[in-house]
Amino acid sequence: MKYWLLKSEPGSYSIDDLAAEKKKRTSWDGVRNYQARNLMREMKNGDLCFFYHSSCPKPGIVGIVKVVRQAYPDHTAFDPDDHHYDPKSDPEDPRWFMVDVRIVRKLARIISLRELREHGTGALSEMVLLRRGNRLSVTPVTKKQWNCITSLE
DNA sequence: GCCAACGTTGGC
DNA sequence: GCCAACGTTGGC
Repeated sequence: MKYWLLKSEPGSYSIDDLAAEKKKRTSWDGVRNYQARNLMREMKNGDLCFFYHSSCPKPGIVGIVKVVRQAYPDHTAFDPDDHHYDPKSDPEDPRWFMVDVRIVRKLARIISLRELREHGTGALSEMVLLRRGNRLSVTPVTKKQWNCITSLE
């Protein structure tokens, strides 16, 4: 089993939005970056992901979600009315993919980006999220990093 | 709002 | 294949 981190802007979709879903799950659609797409295609059912709030007053990890459906074509790319429409994605040969995730739990408290950075010389020094200039919305997390972060809670 | 970092596009 | 221009991300 692998671990990941998924970014979302709480202004558009927050951990509370996910918790409020009837089935406690959602499709992780709208990813339009090749690196992030490739990582999403590596995700397997049962993999765990941190839910990260970005572009907000207090960026950080706010919850844990589980992959419940592995990568399948992102149909929002085929919809001209969708904000993430991509005319270059052909339904016969889809360019973009999404996974479905279910909430496992909200963390008792937010583990802020600042706090993660403060562990920069320890177990988290190699964390992809913390790399300079990183903008990927989907990043891998090692078991060691996962255990370190969950122990901070 | 600023701006650094990065990805994508498109002319050549 | 190079690279300048442009758009986006995301912390601050």
